[in-house]
This record gives sequence, structure tokens and C-alpha cells, in this order.
Amino acid sequence: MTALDPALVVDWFAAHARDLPWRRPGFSAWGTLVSEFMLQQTQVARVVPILEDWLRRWPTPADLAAAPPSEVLRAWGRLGYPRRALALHACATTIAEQHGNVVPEDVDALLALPGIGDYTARAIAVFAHGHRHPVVDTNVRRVIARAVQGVAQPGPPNARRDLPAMAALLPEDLVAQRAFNAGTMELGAIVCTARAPRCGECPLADVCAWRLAGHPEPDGPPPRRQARFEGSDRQRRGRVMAELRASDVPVSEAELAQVLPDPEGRARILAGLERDGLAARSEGGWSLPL
DNA sequence: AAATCGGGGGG
DNA sequence: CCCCCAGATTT
Repeated sequence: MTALDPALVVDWFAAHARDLPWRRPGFSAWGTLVSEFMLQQTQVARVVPILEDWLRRWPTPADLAAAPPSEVLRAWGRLGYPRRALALHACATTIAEQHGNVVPEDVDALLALPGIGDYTARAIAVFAHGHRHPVVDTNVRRVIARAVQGVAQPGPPNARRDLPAMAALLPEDLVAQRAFNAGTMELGAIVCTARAPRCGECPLADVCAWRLAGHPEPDGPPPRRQARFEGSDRQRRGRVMAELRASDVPVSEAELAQVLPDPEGRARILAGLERDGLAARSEGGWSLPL
């Protein structure tokens, strides 16, 4: 494994970074936190418009904390995984009440907040506050797997290995490490993509261990195939949530039956949503939680 | 370690 | 059609 000159990534990023809201000068730490919640498993292009509406409406944690969950879930719209919206709301409440309405800077303090894990905590510490930490998302894991380890795909996510691997590459300089973190992510997002990497446009092409080895195929057992979405409980949950978001009054069991005809499946889905705090029984039917 | 959790983009 | 996506949490 060669060292991999961080300047290759930093210089490429300076020239090719996409113009995204969270890269605007003066973008708030709160805005960065909100963007990171929305970006957990949802693509950039879908996040941007919702994020801008969201920050206009709730410019600080206390503003969001004061809103009812029903409105938070409506504003979340179709971003997916609506439990993230509830976690973000809870996160805002904790920041408003326990951190003086200021987004914490320490990774440990961030990790203690709901909905924030290894990636998000470090992303906020680095991008919102300029601290030095390895930021490892799926893009970074893929770039390291290829450029450094010489394999087509990273192994399963494991912070015990992934964080030190990125830390070993991270420049000491505070400005450079931030650009290296962001640049490595960006490289994985738009050049070193999972499906069809654009090695011809890659600043690491000449030093990439995977390319130099002749792009060997993935080894080991193939990953378990993702379950079908069509006909899944996830699709059913999504349909119920869409109905609840669209109605100002409780949605009757009969109305829900038009979306989920099977009584047994309907009961299972509603019980799950209720347990997750995403739906509430009310007089005459089901509603978003107030 | 594996399952669960939405919904859509793009090869 | 199928894989992938700026992951976190629970089992």
C-alpha cells in the first residue's frame, strides 16, 4: 500500500467540487447537521430542495424543537426513512435544552444525540466546526478500498477498521484535512462510483492500486441481494405515511383499507408505525403524531 | 453480524 | 430489472 498523496485529492476537489448549499460560505452548523440527517441514505439531488425549505422555516434548533412532529413529518415529505425526521426533531430539542441552542463541537457530545452515529458525528465536527477527524461514508470506504487496498469493493462497514484507515491518510493541516475528507467523499460520489467508475477523470488514476492491478473483480462471496421493494412492508409503511401526511383530519380505517386491503397486513403496519412514533390512533382513525 | 427502515436515481 | 445511495439502530 502506497501512501497516497492527499494533495491529489485536495487539488482535484478545489477544481471540481459541486456547488452545494452546505458548501456556501457562512452556511450554519445547524444547517450542516440538518443536511447530514437528510443525506443518510438519500441522494444529494433529492435533499437539496427539502433542505432549503427546512432551514428557511426552522433556522435554529429551537425553532424546530417548537414544531409539532406532524409538521416535521410533513416537511420531511418523501425523503424516506421518516424515523430520521423524528430523530432530527429530538436532536433539535436536546440541543436547544441542553446545549444552549448551539450545535456541539465534540464528537462524543454529537454521538450522544439521537440519530447521530459514527459518520454523522464526525461529518459535523469536521465540516461545521473544522475539527480534525476521519470522516468515513460509503464513498470514502470505496475510494480507500480501490486506491489504497487495490480491491474492487470495500468489506462490510466496520468503524474499528474504517476510521483508522482514513485517519492514516489524513493530512495534519486543519484546512487540508477538511478538504481531504470532503474531497474523498466527492471523488467517490462523482468519479470513483460503485457501478461505472470514471477512471479517466480520476486524479488518483496513476497511483490507484486497483487500477494498477488491472481492475480485479470482487473476491469472496457475493453480497446478499437487497429485498424487493415492491410488495414489501417498507412500501406499505410508505403508503400509510403518505396518506397521513396528506390529511389534516384522522384517516379512517376504511380509507386505509383502500391502500392496504389485507386486514392482517394493515394491522401489522399500523402497529409498527405506532410503536415507532410515526402514527397515532385518534378519534375516527389514524393521524400523524401531534 | 444481520435485519430493519423509503423511495427514487441511473446503468 | 437491479444495484446503490454523505447510515443509524435494533436484534
